Amino acid sequence: MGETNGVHWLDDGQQAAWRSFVVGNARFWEALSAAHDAELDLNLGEYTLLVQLSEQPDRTQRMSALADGLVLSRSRLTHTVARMEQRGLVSRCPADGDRRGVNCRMTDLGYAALVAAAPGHVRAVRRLLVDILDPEEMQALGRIMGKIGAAARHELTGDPRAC
Amino acid sequence: MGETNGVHWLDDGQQAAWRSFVVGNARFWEALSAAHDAELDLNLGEYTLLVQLSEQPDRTQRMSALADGLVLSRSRLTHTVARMEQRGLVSRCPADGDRRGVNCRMTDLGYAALVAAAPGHVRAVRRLLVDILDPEEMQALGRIMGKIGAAARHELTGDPRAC
DNA sequence: ATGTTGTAGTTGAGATCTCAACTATCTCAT
DNA sequence: ATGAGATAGTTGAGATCTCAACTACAACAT
Repeated sequence: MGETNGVHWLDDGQQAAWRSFVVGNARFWEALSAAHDAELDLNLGEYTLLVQLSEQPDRTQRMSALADGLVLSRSRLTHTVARMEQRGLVSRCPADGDRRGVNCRMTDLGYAALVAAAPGHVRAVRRLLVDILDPEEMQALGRIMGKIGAAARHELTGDPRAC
Repeated sequence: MGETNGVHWLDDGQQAAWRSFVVGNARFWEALSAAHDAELDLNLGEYTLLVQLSEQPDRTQRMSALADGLVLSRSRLTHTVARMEQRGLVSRCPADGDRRGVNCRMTDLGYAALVAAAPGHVRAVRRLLVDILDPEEMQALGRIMGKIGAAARHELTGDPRAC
């Protein structure tokens, strides 16, 4: 099928699905980010970072683990955390056991900000995603994006194994 | 189900699907963007813009239509096009019929760059998405993201109708 | 014809992100 | 113990993006 110059182009159905993915995604994140900016005191990135921290023991996590979990570059995380530290949402201290390491810890102020923002965030996620889809579609989306994410991770880390 | 303080939190299955979506998405775009940076002379944004132009009559489109099609802000598009114009990939000229309007046109150099980049782009999209999924999953993804994108558009434009 | 409101696009300043160094520490084989 | 990589995190400069003006024109009612 559709091969020219040795390149396997996408057929019409694949093209259409790919377009929906690109455009739908862009619109979704734009809308979710806009909802944060309009109603909440934490933008989407800050909120996501605090959620991740809130799930760690002592609300603390190593910078590198945080970067991996949030799919952010080390550098970007450093800058983001520096800004959030200025606002008093998180604090940094040396990790114990590895003197290279740095722990990032959510402050009480950060926790309060997270609690204040959570309802608005969840409402937006429901309005824009969960309530839009049938339960089976939501489940399918999770499964499909899991596969996509795993494939991308393998490519990014040069990791050939399927874990 | 899961309601506290009048907020309808997500249940475990919804949470898991949402996480897969967030992380899978981030990884996918990171990997696709990295593939462009590593192998191609057009980054993902430039490539997408040129694809959009390539599908227009005379490879030309109004700035506003281009911004809508690519889900970019007007400002961001202006800056991006200005950079691409510097590189000779596109050119701008007044639109006829509306003296406020500006047309963006892909140059021959832009077309050549697009043609050169297309095989690598398609290979990456296959490797990271199309070949990862079963055909039914690819189709489902397109349908689901179409619904999500439509909902987001309604919210962004304040448009209550489901077209 | 005039005024009012909406649309198209740009601009520049500040915020954010990327990329390539760079320091410091750890790991581990010799 | 020592030296050669690997890993953790930061830094700063340059690239890119956002946001709020701003100009210019169009549409439309009075």
